Amino acid sequence: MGRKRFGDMNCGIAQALEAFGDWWTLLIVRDAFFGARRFGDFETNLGIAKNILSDRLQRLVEHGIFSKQPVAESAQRFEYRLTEKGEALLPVLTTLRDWSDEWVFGKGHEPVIVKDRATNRRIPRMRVTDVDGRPLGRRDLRTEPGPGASQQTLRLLERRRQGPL
Amino acid sequence: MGRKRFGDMNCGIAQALEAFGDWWTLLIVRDAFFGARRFGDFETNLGIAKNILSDRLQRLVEHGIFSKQPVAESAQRFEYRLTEKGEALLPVLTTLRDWSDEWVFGKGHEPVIVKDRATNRRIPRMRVTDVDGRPLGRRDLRTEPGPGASQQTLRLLERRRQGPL
DNA sequence: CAGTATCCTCGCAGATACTG
DNA sequence: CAGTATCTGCGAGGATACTG
Repeated sequence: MGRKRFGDMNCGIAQALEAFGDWWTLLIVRDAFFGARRFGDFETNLGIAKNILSDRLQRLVEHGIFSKQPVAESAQRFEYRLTEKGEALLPVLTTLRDWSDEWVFGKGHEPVIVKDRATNRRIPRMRVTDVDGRPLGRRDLRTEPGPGASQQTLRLLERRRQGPL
Repeated sequence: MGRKRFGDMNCGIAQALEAFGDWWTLLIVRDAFFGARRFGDFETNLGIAKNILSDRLQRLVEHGIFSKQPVAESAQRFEYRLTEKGEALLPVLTTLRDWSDEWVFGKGHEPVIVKDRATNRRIPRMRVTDVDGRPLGRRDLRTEPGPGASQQTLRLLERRRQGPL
């Protein structure tokens, strides 16, 4: 019967999940903070299928997190920009980043165990390394806003010691 | 080909999603903060299928977010408790709650539009109301920690004006 | 380039039966 | 009660072809 919907739960967390609780959406939002605006930006950044991306962008627009505007006057091209509601998601992203910094990458890190699908056995998951196999420290994991990031986003990132994502 | 995994992305947000980015997990964590410990607690609270709950609890234990301990000495019953890593997720939950308070339930609220699957038409989603159909204010949406909530959790909730979820 | 439409596969989830 | 095992199905997600 497919997934259960959380939209009718009396809980802000359930509501938030209903808006952006799927696997891709939050990463799309993250890229938007880094300056992604056009369909192709998200596509190449994330390696997401076109139809899925199309669906997610529509959904984000419907939820008022993105706005869709023609890129130039009377052009057929559009761009997706974070609305105020969307910009308000920055604390969500930074909080997630902070938790991972400390508990996935950071000092509290223990190798994560996952199940191998084929053998159904528990195996330690690969650690995150650079291309040469050297483990990455938390400093290396920050992503800097791209050149397309808006002044507003840059201000937001700068404020309250929130730093890059 | 199934879902794409984010575990190898050099991004804390992707890592966090890989750990608890699915639909149910964060709600399970929320209930843990409210005092849920036993399998049946989560089951009845959430109305989740047994096998899914079992899988999610295992995954949470593997990720070090929950610990599984015998409830009494040498008993066959177990309870799932938030580890320190798990307790560290509280800011994530409160941030999500705050965003929903302001942008889904709060002043910035505009009725959310969703697609009707059958007709493929856009329809406004139900607003959140009480059983009598009266719209709920943000104050009504907070959930209080249950009697099983640990002193540690209560301290955490109290600190930094984080309030109930 | 920016999508839409279609097909297909598999993961997620519900239901249920079964076990200690 | 606390799970595990199995069956089933929807639908999310990937790949690709097609359109303006």
